[in-house]
Amino acid sequence: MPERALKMLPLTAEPAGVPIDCRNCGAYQLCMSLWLKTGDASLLERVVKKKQVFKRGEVLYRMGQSLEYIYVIRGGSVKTCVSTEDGQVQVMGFHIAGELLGLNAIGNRQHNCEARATGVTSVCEVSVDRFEELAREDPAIQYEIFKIMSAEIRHSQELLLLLGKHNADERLAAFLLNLSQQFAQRHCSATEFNLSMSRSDIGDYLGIAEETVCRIFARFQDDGLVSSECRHIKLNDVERLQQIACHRPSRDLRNIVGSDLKA
Amino acid sequence: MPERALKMLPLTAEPAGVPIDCRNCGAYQLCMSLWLKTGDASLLERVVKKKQVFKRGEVLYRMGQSLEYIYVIRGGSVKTCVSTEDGQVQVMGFHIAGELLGLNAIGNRQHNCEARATGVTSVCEVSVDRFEELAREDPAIQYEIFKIMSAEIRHSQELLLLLGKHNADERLAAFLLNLSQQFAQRHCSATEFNLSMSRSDIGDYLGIAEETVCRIFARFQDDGLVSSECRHIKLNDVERLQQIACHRPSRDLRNIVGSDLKA
DNA sequence: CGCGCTATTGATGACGCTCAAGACCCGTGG
DNA sequence: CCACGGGTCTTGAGCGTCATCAATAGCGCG
Repeated sequence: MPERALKMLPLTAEPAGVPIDCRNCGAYQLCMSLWLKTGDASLLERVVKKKQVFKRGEVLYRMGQSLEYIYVIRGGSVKTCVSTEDGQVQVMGFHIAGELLGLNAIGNRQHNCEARATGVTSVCEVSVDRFEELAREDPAIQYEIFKIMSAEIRHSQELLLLLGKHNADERLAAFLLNLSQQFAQRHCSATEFNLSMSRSDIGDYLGIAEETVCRIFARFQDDGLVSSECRHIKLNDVERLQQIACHRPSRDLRNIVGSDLKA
Repeated sequence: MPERALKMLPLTAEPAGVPIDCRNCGAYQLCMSLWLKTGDASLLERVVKKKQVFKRGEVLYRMGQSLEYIYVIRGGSVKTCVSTEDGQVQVMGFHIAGELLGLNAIGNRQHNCEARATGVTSVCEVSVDRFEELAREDPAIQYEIFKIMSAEIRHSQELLLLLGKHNADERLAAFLLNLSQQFAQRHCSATEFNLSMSRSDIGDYLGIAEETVCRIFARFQDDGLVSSECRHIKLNDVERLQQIACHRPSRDLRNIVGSDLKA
């Protein structure tokens, strides 16, 4: 037996709530527009109601709750999810520093999902009323909101494709590659990082059981694709992961080689 | 053997491209805002570039194509879907009279999915540039766009929950109930209607195989839940369909009865 | 120090996919 | 007019993937 390392890294291994540089923040354009437009730095202070810190597991907002604040993540990590009355959970996404939360509820003033910190997380809390006021006045801000909502729809579509058409291996590979990209965008290592979410969360995101996540991690590790020590992940063979994520690993690869591609 | 009716209704059985009343159109608020704001009915004419008709199977726009028009469906039906390079398809949604298509691409000016008519379909084609111009000038229009995009995100979330956490029976039951609601909103019969999409489309929407869709339709019919003659559907027992859609039919029902509910 | 949470691994079986075949409907061309 | 092919729908047989149940172990926290 391959004898994988079993030591558990403490859950607090992540760098936690260090505020990011504003220039890397997803709300940068928004904030800068505000500032440039008005030339009034104090406006920022008035818009950003307060900076708040959530501990692991704490709730930023719940489903059905009325929308009062938009949250800008400064550091840490958050998951958003919907759930049914019988306790089933579907994680919609994992969010890290620089992302905005709550915008998707701007249409009906009511949160349609729940947001919960998966690690120590600090956020900027922004009043929705002011936010909208500003959007009405400044087309640039309005457009930023469109862009963010569009991106959210695109993300949902990708996830739907993943859940509807791909098996467990493909889902997990795609998930890891996605994370990798996400970190790269924030100027962190694309091949070595810490997961802020549990195996169970990953399963609830990818629509597979917690145990299946474990098993696939173990198999990927045995195959030399990744090194996973609990929540510390290292991607050893990104290319092969990409193959797994796109095609179906073995059978279809043969088919593709043997077939003449047609539009 | 229960001997289900086998006769196929012609695909052209649907009422096809009769334009809906503007007051039932999803763009009604939008159009009215325009009109009231400017008092200029001719503006509508300038915004709505032209009214166009697509035949079954024709493409309104493709993935990756640059966004030029928003489409308002006047009559007929459209499916939107994303696909992978190896030909797998995930249907994102089915759309009928009164809905707007293309808005989700407003953030990056590039369509992130494909839209294809599933029956004879007539649409209003609206220039995006003018549309945005108007949104910049009129907060009411801006807000309408937010609302529509929010609704789209909510819909994706529901579908994700369905694909991630529910079995094939539950998915199909939920699908039928959803359709029922959709028709009810448009003042059509909630219990008897024609499907505009094929079994294969339904499968591609719900993340199950075409054959599985057939089998479940057959079983639902044998159980007296629905009458399905090819594309003509009649819901005979909405309540039981709802039970199937929410809970898991048998095992969990027993569990729920026997357990004390807790928050 | 013990309880609870997370992660891991094994055994088992069911759900749903795949392949295959046939029926029916439609449009097209001989 | 009829024959034909292509598309849609249906049903059967067989098997693989993955969920479920169960047991164990490590770590965090009170």
